[in-house]
Amino acid sequence: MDKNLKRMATMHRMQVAGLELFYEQGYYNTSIDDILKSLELSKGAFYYHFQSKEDFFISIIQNLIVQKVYGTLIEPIEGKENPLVVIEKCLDDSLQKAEHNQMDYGFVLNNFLTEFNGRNETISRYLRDILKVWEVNIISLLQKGKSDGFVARHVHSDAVASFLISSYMGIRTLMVEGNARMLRYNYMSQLKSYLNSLAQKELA
Amino acid sequence: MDKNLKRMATMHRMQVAGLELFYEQGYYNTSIDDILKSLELSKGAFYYHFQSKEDFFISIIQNLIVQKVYGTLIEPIEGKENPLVVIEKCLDDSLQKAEHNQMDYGFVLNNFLTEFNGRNETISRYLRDILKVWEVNIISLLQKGKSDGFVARHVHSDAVASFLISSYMGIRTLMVEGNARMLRYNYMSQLKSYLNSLAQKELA
DNA sequence: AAAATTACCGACCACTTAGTCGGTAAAATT
DNA sequence: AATTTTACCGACTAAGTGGTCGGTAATTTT
Repeated sequence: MDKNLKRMATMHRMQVAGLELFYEQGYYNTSIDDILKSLELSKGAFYYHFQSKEDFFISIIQNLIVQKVYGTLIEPIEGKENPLVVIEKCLDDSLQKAEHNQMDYGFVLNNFLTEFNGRNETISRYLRDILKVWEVNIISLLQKGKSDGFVARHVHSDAVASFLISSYMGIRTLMVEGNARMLRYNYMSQLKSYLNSLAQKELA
Repeated sequence: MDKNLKRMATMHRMQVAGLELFYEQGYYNTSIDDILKSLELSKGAFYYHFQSKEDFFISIIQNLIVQKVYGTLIEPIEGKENPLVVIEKCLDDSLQKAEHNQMDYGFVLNNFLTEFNGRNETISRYLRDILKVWEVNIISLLQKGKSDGFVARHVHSDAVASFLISSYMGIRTLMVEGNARMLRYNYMSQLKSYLNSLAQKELA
Protein backbone atom coordinates (compact mmCIF):
# COMPACT_ATOMS: atom_id res chain seq x y z
CA MET A 1 0.00 0.00 0.00
CA ASP A 2 2.51 2.50 1.24
CA LYS A 3 5.52 1.40 -0.74
CA ASN A 4 3.51 1.82 -3.91
CA LEU A 5 3.08 5.51 -3.34
CA LYS A 6 5.93 6.67 -5.53
CA ARG A 7 5.03 4.21 -8.21
CA MET A 8 1.45 5.40 -8.24
CA ALA A 9 2.46 9.02 -8.23
CA THR A 10 4.74 8.67 -11.24
CA MET A 11 2.23 6.58 -13.14
CA HIS A 12 -0.42 9.13 -12.44
CA ARG A 13 1.75 11.98 -13.63
CA MET A 14 2.39 10.12 -16.87
CA GLN A 15 -1.29 9.35 -17.34
CA VAL A 16 -2.34 12.94 -16.78
CA ALA A 17 0.28 14.27 -19.19
CA GLY A 18 -0.55 11.49 -21.65
CA LEU A 19 -4.27 12.17 -21.66
CA GLU A 20 -3.66 15.86 -22.18
CA LEU A 21 -1.44 15.30 -25.20
CA PHE A 22 -3.51 12.46 -26.67
CA TYR A 23 -6.60 14.60 -26.35
CA GLU A 24 -4.85 17.58 -27.88
CA GLN A 25 -2.97 15.91 -30.72
CA GLY A 26 -4.58 12.52 -31.07
CA TYR A 27 -3.20 9.14 -30.04
CA TYR A 28 -1.47 8.20 -33.27
CA ASN A 29 -0.09 11.67 -33.67
CA THR A 30 1.48 11.78 -30.20
CA SER A 31 4.68 9.91 -29.45
CA ILE A 32 5.70 8.52 -26.10
CA ASP A 33 8.74 10.76 -26.31
CA ASP A 34 6.43 13.79 -26.54
CA ILE A 35 4.86 12.83 -23.25
CA LEU A 36 8.17 11.99 -21.60
CA LYS A 37 9.67 15.26 -22.72
CA SER A 38 6.92 17.21 -20.98
CA LEU A 39 7.67 15.33 -17.76
CA GLU A 40 11.44 15.15 -17.97
CA LEU A 41 11.31 11.42 -17.66
CA SER A 42 12.96 8.79 -19.83
CA LYS A 43 11.94 5.85 -21.95
CA GLY A 44 13.16 3.60 -19.20
CA ALA A 45 10.71 5.06 -16.72
CA PHE A 46 7.86 4.64 -19.14
CA TYR A 47 8.50 1.01 -19.98
CA TYR A 48 9.16 0.25 -16.35
CA HIS A 49 5.58 1.24 -15.52
CA PHE A 50 3.71 0.32 -18.67
CA GLN A 51 3.98 -2.59 -21.07
CA SER A 52 3.22 -0.68 -24.24
CA LYS A 53 1.67 2.47 -25.62
CA GLU A 54 -1.65 0.64 -25.87
CA ASP A 55 -1.44 -0.62 -22.30
CA PHE A 56 -0.67 2.92 -21.24
CA PHE A 57 -3.72 4.29 -22.98
CA ILE A 58 -5.97 1.64 -21.50
CA SER A 59 -4.75 2.64 -18.05
CA ILE A 60 -5.63 6.22 -18.90
CA ILE A 61 -9.13 5.18 -19.86
CA GLN A 62 -9.61 3.24 -16.65
CA ASN A 63 -8.08 5.79 -14.34
CA LEU A 64 -8.99 9.11 -15.85
CA ILE A 65 -11.55 8.96 -18.64
CA VAL A 66 -14.02 6.79 -16.79
CA GLN A 67 -13.97 9.14 -13.82
CA LYS A 68 -14.29 12.18 -16.04
CA VAL A 69 -17.37 10.88 -17.80
CA TYR A 70 -18.90 9.63 -14.59
CA GLY A 71 -18.35 12.91 -12.82
CA THR A 72 -19.63 15.03 -15.66
CA LEU A 73 -22.46 13.04 -17.19
CA ILE A 74 -23.48 10.14 -15.01
CA GLU A 75 -23.37 11.08 -11.34
CA PRO A 76 -25.06 14.47 -11.84
CA ILE A 77 -28.20 12.84 -13.19
CA GLU A 78 -28.66 10.25 -10.48
CA GLY A 79 -31.42 11.01 -8.07
CA LYS A 80 -35.13 11.13 -7.56
CA GLU A 81 -35.94 14.38 -9.24
CA ASN A 82 -37.55 15.00 -12.61
CA PRO A 83 -35.15 13.31 -15.06
CA LEU A 84 -35.99 15.68 -17.88
CA VAL A 85 -34.99 18.65 -15.77
CA VAL A 86 -31.90 16.95 -14.40
CA ILE A 87 -30.69 15.82 -17.82
CA GLU A 88 -31.22 19.26 -19.28
CA LYS A 89 -29.23 20.87 -16.51
CA CYS A 90 -26.47 18.29 -16.69
CA LEU A 91 -25.95 18.70 -20.43
CA ASP A 92 -26.09 22.46 -20.16
CA ASP A 93 -23.50 22.46 -17.37
CA SER A 94 -21.24 20.24 -19.40
CA LEU A 95 -21.54 22.44 -22.48
CA GLN A 96 -20.92 25.52 -20.39
CA LYS A 97 -17.73 24.01 -19.04
CA ALA A 98 -16.64 23.18 -22.58
CA GLU A 99 -17.51 26.66 -23.77
CA HIS A 100 -15.30 28.30 -21.20
CA ASN A 101 -12.42 25.92 -21.68
CA GLN A 102 -10.10 27.51 -24.20
CA MET A 103 -8.31 24.18 -24.66
CA ASP A 104 -11.38 22.35 -25.84
CA TYR A 105 -10.86 19.71 -28.47
CA GLY A 106 -14.29 18.20 -28.17
CA PHE A 107 -15.87 15.45 -26.13
CA VAL A 108 -13.03 13.15 -25.05
CA LEU A 109 -15.03 9.98 -25.54
CA ASN A 110 -16.25 11.02 -28.95
CA ASN A 111 -12.78 11.97 -30.15
CA PHE A 112 -11.16 8.73 -29.12
CA LEU A 113 -14.10 6.66 -30.28
CA THR A 114 -13.66 8.19 -33.72
CA GLU A 115 -9.90 7.84 -33.72
CA PHE A 116 -9.81 4.20 -32.67
CA ASN A 117 -12.82 3.01 -34.56
CA GLY A 118 -11.77 0.25 -36.93
CA ARG A 119 -8.15 0.74 -35.90
CA ASN A 120 -7.94 -0.75 -32.42
CA GLU A 121 -10.76 -3.00 -31.38
CA THR A 122 -9.51 -3.47 -27.80
CA ILE A 123 -9.46 0.22 -27.04
CA SER A 124 -12.70 0.79 -28.91
CA ARG A 125 -14.42 -1.71 -26.67
CA TYR A 126 -13.31 0.06 -23.50
CA LEU A 127 -14.62 3.34 -24.84
CA ARG A 128 -17.88 1.86 -26.00
CA ASP A 129 -18.40 0.36 -22.57
CA ILE A 130 -18.25 3.77 -20.95
CA LEU A 131 -20.75 5.10 -23.45
CA LYS A 132 -22.96 2.12 -22.73
CA VAL A 133 -22.97 2.85 -19.01
CA TRP A 134 -24.05 6.38 -19.74
CA GLU A 135 -26.80 5.15 -22.03
CA VAL A 136 -28.11 2.58 -19.56
CA ASN A 137 -28.12 5.24 -16.89
CA ILE A 138 -30.22 7.60 -18.96
CA ILE A 139 -32.63 4.83 -19.88
CA SER A 140 -33.24 3.71 -16.32
CA LEU A 141 -33.60 7.30 -15.24
CA LEU A 142 -36.28 7.87 -17.86
CA GLN A 143 -38.07 4.68 -16.87
CA LYS A 144 -38.13 5.78 -13.26
CA GLY A 145 -39.34 9.14 -14.49
CA LYS A 146 -42.38 7.42 -15.93
CA SER A 147 -43.25 5.79 -12.61
CA ASP A 148 -42.83 9.10 -10.88
CA GLY A 149 -45.14 10.82 -13.31
CA PHE A 150 -42.56 13.09 -14.88
CA VAL A 151 -42.18 11.35 -18.22
CA ALA A 152 -45.03 10.47 -20.55
CA ARG A 153 -45.82 6.75 -20.73
CA HIS A 154 -45.58 6.54 -24.50
CA VAL A 155 -41.94 7.68 -24.51
CA HIS A 156 -39.48 5.14 -25.86
CA SER A 157 -36.61 5.48 -23.37
CA ASP A 158 -34.04 3.63 -25.50
CA ALA A 159 -34.66 5.88 -28.45
CA VAL A 160 -34.57 9.01 -26.35
CA ALA A 161 -31.26 7.99 -24.82
CA SER A 162 -29.68 7.40 -28.23
CA PHE A 163 -31.03 10.67 -29.48
CA LEU A 164 -29.73 12.60 -26.50
CA ILE A 165 -26.28 11.03 -26.68
CA SER A 166 -26.09 11.58 -30.42
CA SER A 167 -27.04 15.20 -30.26
CA TYR A 168 -24.64 15.84 -27.39
CA MET A 169 -21.70 14.21 -29.14
CA GLY A 170 -22.50 16.11 -32.29
CA ILE A 171 -22.81 19.52 -30.68
CA ARG A 172 -19.55 18.97 -28.82
CA THR A 173 -17.84 18.36 -32.14
CA LEU A 174 -19.35 21.48 -33.63
CA MET A 175 -18.44 23.59 -30.63
CA VAL A 176 -14.71 23.16 -31.03
CA GLU A 177 -14.75 25.05 -34.29
CA GLY A 178 -15.59 28.32 -32.64
CA ASN A 179 -18.86 30.08 -31.88
CA ALA A 180 -19.33 27.81 -28.90
CA ARG A 181 -21.53 30.25 -27.04
CA MET A 182 -24.08 30.60 -29.81
CA LEU A 183 -24.05 26.89 -30.52
CA ARG A 184 -24.72 26.05 -26.91
CA TYR A 185 -27.56 28.52 -26.73
CA ASN A 186 -29.13 27.22 -29.92
CA TYR A 187 -28.64 23.62 -28.96
CA MET A 188 -30.14 24.08 -25.54
CA SER A 189 -33.18 25.84 -26.96
CA GLN A 190 -33.95 22.90 -29.20
CA LEU A 191 -33.11 20.33 -26.57
CA LYS A 192 -35.46 22.04 -24.18
CA SER A 193 -38.34 21.90 -26.59
CA TYR A 194 -37.56 18.30 -27.42
CA LEU A 195 -37.41 17.29 -23.76
CA ASN A 196 -40.60 19.18 -23.14
CA SER A 197 -42.36 17.03 -25.70
CA LEU A 198 -41.48 13.99 -23.57
CA ALA A 199 -43.01 15.33 -20.39
CA GLN A 200 -46.10 13.88 -18.80
CA LYS A 201 -48.61 16.64 -19.29
CA GLU A 202 -50.54 17.58 -16.18
CA LEU A 203 -54.24 17.05 -16.41
CA ALA A 204 -56.16 20.22 -16.03
CA MET B 1 -7.74 19.18 -72.24
CA ASP B 2 -7.05 15.94 -74.01
CA LYS B 3 -3.41 15.56 -73.11
CA ASN B 4 -4.32 15.92 -69.47
CA LEU B 5 -6.44 12.81 -69.56
CA LYS B 6 -3.82 10.41 -68.29
CA ARG B 7 -2.73 12.87 -65.66
CA MET B 8 -6.25 13.28 -64.43
CA ALA B 9 -6.90 9.58 -64.45
CA THR B 10 -3.85 8.77 -62.34
CA MET B 11 -4.54 11.58 -59.92
CA HIS B 12 -8.09 10.42 -59.57
CA ARG B 13 -7.03 6.84 -58.88
CA MET B 14 -4.70 8.07 -56.17
CA GLN B 15 -7.37 10.27 -54.64
CA VAL B 16 -9.93 7.48 -54.55
CA ALA B 17 -7.48 5.04 -52.98
CA GLY B 18 -6.27 7.74 -50.63
CA LEU B 19 -9.72 8.67 -49.39
CA GLU B 20 -10.56 5.04 -48.81
CA LEU B 21 -7.47 4.44 -46.68
CA PHE B 22 -7.60 7.77 -44.86
CA TYR B 23 -11.24 7.14 -44.05
CA GLU B 24 -10.49 3.61 -42.90
CA GLN B 25 -7.30 4.17 -40.92
CA GLY B 26 -7.16 7.90 -40.36
CA TYR B 27 -4.91 10.45 -42.04
CA TYR B 28 -2.01 10.37 -39.60
CA ASN B 29 -2.15 6.63 -39.38
CA THR B 30 -1.95 6.10 -43.13
CA SER B 31 1.32 6.52 -44.98
CA ILE B 32 1.72 7.55 -48.57
CA ASP B 33 3.44 4.24 -49.14
CA ASP B 34 0.30 2.44 -47.98
CA ILE B 35 -1.69 4.18 -50.67
CA LEU B 36 0.94 3.66 -53.34
CA LYS B 37 1.23 -0.01 -52.49
CA SER B 38 -2.47 -0.51 -53.12
CA LEU B 39 -2.09 1.09 -56.55
CA GLU B 40 1.28 -0.34 -57.52
CA LEU B 41 2.61 3.13 -58.08
CA SER B 42 5.80 4.66 -56.78
CA LYS B 43 6.81 7.62 -54.67
CA GLY B 44 7.93 9.33 -57.85
CA ALA B 45 4.47 9.18 -59.31
CA PHE B 46 2.95 10.61 -56.16
CA TYR B 47 5.27 13.58 -55.87
CA TYR B 48 5.00 14.21 -59.57
CA HIS B 49 1.29 14.86 -59.16
CA PHE B 50 1.07 16.28 -55.65
CA GLN B 51 3.25 18.64 -53.70
CA SER B 52 2.83 17.04 -50.29
CA LYS B 53 0.63 14.74 -48.26
CA GLU B 54 -1.36 17.76 -47.12
CA ASP B 55 -1.78 19.06 -50.67
CA PHE B 56 -2.95 15.58 -51.64
CA PHE B 57 -5.57 15.51 -48.92
CA ILE B 58 -6.84 18.94 -49.82
CA SER B 59 -7.31 17.76 -53.39
CA ILE B 60 -9.28 14.81 -52.04
CA ILE B 61 -11.52 17.17 -50.11
CA GLN B 62 -12.14 19.33 -53.15
CA ASN B 63 -12.61 16.52 -55.62
CA LEU B 64 -14.30 13.80 -53.64
CA ILE B 65 -15.54 14.81 -50.22
CA VAL B 66 -17.33 17.94 -51.37
CA GLN B 67 -19.20 15.98 -54.01
CA LYS B 68 -20.04 13.21 -51.58
CA VAL B 69 -21.56 15.57 -49.05
CA TYR B 70 -23.35 17.55 -51.71
CA GLY B 71 -24.79 14.47 -53.32
CA THR B 72 -25.90 12.89 -50.07
CA LEU B 73 -27.00 15.75 -47.89
CA ILE B 74 -27.35 18.97 -49.84
CA GLU B 75 -28.79 18.30 -53.28
CA PRO B 76 -31.48 15.91 -52.04
CA ILE B 77 -33.07 18.60 -49.90
CA GLU B 78 -33.22 21.34 -52.49
CA GLY B 79 -36.66 21.97 -53.86
CA LYS B 80 -40.02 23.42 -53.18
CA GLU B 81 -41.55 20.70 -51.11
CA ASN B 82 -42.13 20.57 -47.37
CA PRO B 83 -38.63 20.95 -45.92
CA LEU B 84 -39.44 18.94 -42.81
CA VAL B 85 -40.48 15.99 -44.92
CA VAL B 86 -37.57 16.35 -47.30
CA ILE B 87 -34.98 16.61 -44.52
CA GLU B 88 -36.40 13.62 -42.72
CA LYS B 89 -36.26 11.52 -45.86
CA CYS B 90 -32.76 12.71 -46.73
CA LEU B 91 -31.31 11.85 -43.34
CA ASP B 92 -33.09 8.52 -43.28
CA ASP B 93 -31.74 7.64 -46.73
CA SER B 94 -28.27 8.58 -45.66
CA LEU B 95 -28.46 6.49 -42.49
CA GLN B 96 -29.88 3.59 -44.46
CA LYS B 97 -26.95 3.73 -46.84
CA ALA B 98 -24.58 3.78 -43.88
CA GLU B 99 -26.39 0.91 -42.23
CA HIS B 100 -25.96 -1.32 -45.25
CA ASN B 101 -22.38 -0.39 -45.85
CA GLN B 102 -20.26 -2.96 -44.07
CA MET B 103 -17.21 -0.71 -44.45
CA ASP B 104 -18.72 2.14 -42.50
CA TYR B 105 -16.35 4.13 -40.36
CA GLY B 106 -18.74 6.95 -39.67
CA PHE B 107 -19.58 10.25 -41.31
CA VAL B 108 -16.55 11.22 -43.37
CA LEU B 109 -16.78 14.89 -42.53
CA ASN B 110 -17.18 14.22 -38.83
CA ASN B 111 -14.24 11.83 -38.71
CA PHE B 112 -11.84 14.17 -40.43
CA LEU B 113 -13.12 17.20 -38.57
CA THR B 114 -12.31 15.40 -35.34
CA GLU B 115 -8.94 14.16 -36.53
CA PHE B 116 -7.68 17.48 -37.83
CA ASN B 117 -9.17 19.68 -35.17
CA GLY B 118 -6.38 21.58 -33.46
CA ARG B 119 -3.79 19.72 -35.54
CA ASN B 120 -4.11 21.22 -39.01
CA GLU B 121 -5.93 24.51 -39.29
CA THR B 122 -5.78 24.64 -43.10
CA ILE B 123 -7.51 21.34 -43.57
CA SER B 124 -9.92 22.03 -40.73
CA ARG B 125 -11.05 25.16 -42.50
CA TYR B 126 -11.84 23.30 -45.72
CA LEU B 127 -13.89 20.78 -43.80
CA ARG B 128 -15.71 23.40 -41.78
CA ASP B 129 -16.61 25.22 -44.97
CA ILE B 130 -18.39 22.17 -46.31
CA LEU B 131 -20.29 21.82 -43.06
CA LYS B 132 -21.17 25.50 -43.26
CA VAL B 133 -22.66 25.10 -46.73
CA TRP B 134 -24.80 22.28 -45.44
CA GLU B 135 -25.91 24.39 -42.51
CA VAL B 136 -26.73 27.42 -44.61
CA ASN B 137 -28.69 25.21 -46.95
CA ILE B 138 -30.81 23.80 -44.16
CA ILE B 139 -31.43 27.24 -42.73
CA SER B 140 -32.61 28.78 -45.99
CA LEU B 141 -34.74 25.73 -46.66
CA LEU B 142 -36.45 26.15 -43.30
CA GLN B 143 -36.96 29.84 -43.90
CA LYS B 144 -38.61 29.13 -47.22
CA GLY B 145 -40.64 26.50 -45.43
CA LYS B 146 -42.06 29.22 -43.23
CA SER B 147 -43.17 31.29 -46.22
CA ASP B 148 -44.73 28.23 -47.77
CA GLY B 149 -46.67 27.47 -44.61
CA PHE B 150 -44.91 24.23 -43.78
CA VAL B 151 -42.81 25.43 -40.86
CA ALA B 152 -44.16 27.24 -37.82
CA ARG B 153 -43.26 30.93 -37.67
CA HIS B 154 -41.77 30.76 -34.18
CA VAL B 155 -39.14 28.21 -35.24
CA HIS B 156 -35.55 29.40 -34.91
CA SER B 157 -34.01 28.08 -38.15
CA ASP B 158 -30.40 28.53 -37.05
CA ALA B 159 -30.92 26.55 -33.91
CA VAL B 160 -32.82 23.81 -35.70
CA ALA B 161 -30.04 23.46 -38.27
CA SER B 162 -27.39 23.11 -35.56
CA PHE B 163 -29.51 20.63 -33.73
CA LEU B 164 -30.13 18.54 -36.84
CA ILE B 165 -26.47 18.52 -37.84
CA SER B 166 -25.37 17.68 -34.32
CA SER B 167 -27.74 14.81 -33.92
CA TYR B 168 -26.85 13.44 -37.34
CA MET B 169 -23.10 13.57 -36.73
CA GLY B 170 -23.60 11.95 -33.36
CA ILE B 171 -25.79 9.11 -34.55
CA ARG B 172 -23.36 8.38 -37.37
CA THR B 173 -20.61 7.99 -34.80
CA LEU B 174 -22.72 5.68 -32.69
CA MET B 175 -23.76 3.61 -35.68
CA VAL B 176 -20.27 2.42 -36.48
CA GLU B 177 -20.08 0.50 -33.25
CA GLY B 178 -22.67 -2.01 -34.32
CA ASN B 179 -26.42 -2.20 -33.88
CA ALA B 180 -26.81 0.26 -36.71
CA ARG B 181 -30.29 -0.90 -37.62
CA MET B 182 -31.74 -0.38 -34.18
CA LEU B 183 -29.97 2.95 -33.78
CA ARG B 184 -31.31 4.24 -37.06
CA TYR B 185 -34.81 3.18 -36.16
CA ASN B 186 -34.61 4.79 -32.75
CA TYR B 187 -33.01 7.93 -34.06
CA MET B 188 -35.55 8.37 -36.81
CA SER B 189 -38.44 7.93 -34.39
CA GLN B 190 -37.17 10.76 -32.22
CA LEU B 191 -36.19 12.92 -35.17
CA LYS B 192 -39.67 12.51 -36.58
CA SER B 193 -41.32 13.68 -33.40
CA TYR B 194 -38.89 16.57 -33.11
CA LEU B 195 -39.49 17.67 -36.70
CA ASN B 196 -43.19 17.31 -36.15
CA SER B 197 -43.00 19.83 -33.33
CA LEU B 198 -41.65 22.36 -35.83
CA ALA B 199 -44.50 22.01 -38.27
CA GLN B 200 -47.06 24.70 -38.90
CA LYS B 201 -50.18 23.22 -37.42
CA GLU B 202 -53.22 23.38 -39.66
CA LEU B 203 -56.06 25.40 -38.29
CA ALA B 204 -59.15 23.33 -37.80
C1' DA C 1 14.70 13.10 -87.09
C1' DA C 2 15.75 15.90 -83.09
C1' DA C 3 14.26 18.03 -79.01
C1' DA C 4 11.35 18.57 -75.32
C1' DT C 5 7.86 17.18 -72.27
C1' DT C 6 5.14 13.77 -69.57
C1' DA C 7 4.59 10.27 -66.30
C1' DC C 8 6.71 7.47 -63.80
C1' DC C 9 10.59 4.51 -61.15
C1' DG C 10 13.04 3.47 -56.97
C1' DA C 11 17.25 4.33 -54.35
C1' DC C 12 18.19 7.40 -50.99
C1' DC C 13 18.04 10.91 -46.97
C1' DA C 14 17.14 12.78 -42.55
C1' DC C 15 14.16 12.01 -39.15
C1' DT C 16 10.73 9.78 -36.01
C1' DT C 17 8.64 5.80 -34.03
C1' DA C 18 7.68 2.05 -30.42
C1' DG C 19 10.13 -0.82 -27.92
C1' DT C 20 14.73 -3.16 -25.74
C1' DC C 21 18.32 -3.57 -22.61
C1' DG C 22 22.42 -3.13 -19.75
C1' DG C 23 23.38 -0.29 -16.25
C1' DT C 24 22.84 2.26 -11.58
C1' DA C 25 21.82 4.96 -7.42
C1' DA C 26 18.83 4.88 -3.71
C1' DA C 27 15.73 2.61 -0.75
C1' DA C 28 13.87 -1.42 1.51
C1' DT C 29 14.55 -5.98 3.25
C1' DT C 30 17.15 -9.46 5.30
C1' DA D 1 26.41 -4.95 6.63
C1' DA D 2 24.90 -7.59 2.70
C1' DT D 3 21.38 -8.40 -0.50
C1' DT D 4 17.54 -7.47 -3.15
C1' DT D 5 14.16 -4.56 -5.12
C1' DT D 6 12.54 -0.20 -6.97
C1' DA D 7 12.57 3.39 -10.14
C1' DC D 8 14.77 5.25 -13.39
C1' DC D 9 18.51 6.53 -17.26
C1' DG D 10 19.67 6.82 -22.10
C1' DA D 11 22.01 4.56 -25.94
C1' DC D 12 20.40 1.59 -29.21
C1' DT D 13 17.54 -1.05 -32.83
C1' DA D 14 14.47 -2.03 -36.52
C1' DA D 15 10.92 -0.37 -38.88
C1' DG D 16 8.79 3.17 -40.66
C1' DT D 17 7.97 8.39 -42.16
C1' DG D 18 7.54 12.34 -45.64
C1' DG D 19 10.05 14.01 -49.10
C1' DT D 20 14.16 14.43 -52.80
C1' DC D 21 16.37 13.45 -56.92
C1' DG D 22 18.77 11.44 -60.87
C1' DG D 23 17.28 8.66 -64.23
C1' DT D 24 14.26 6.80 -68.25
C1' DA D 25 10.88 5.05 -71.59
C1' DA D 26 7.22 6.68 -74.16
C1' DT D 27 4.83 10.25 -76.18
C1' DT D 28 4.38 15.08 -78.30
C1' DT D 29 6.08 18.95 -80.36
C1' DT D 30 9.13 21.10 -83.38
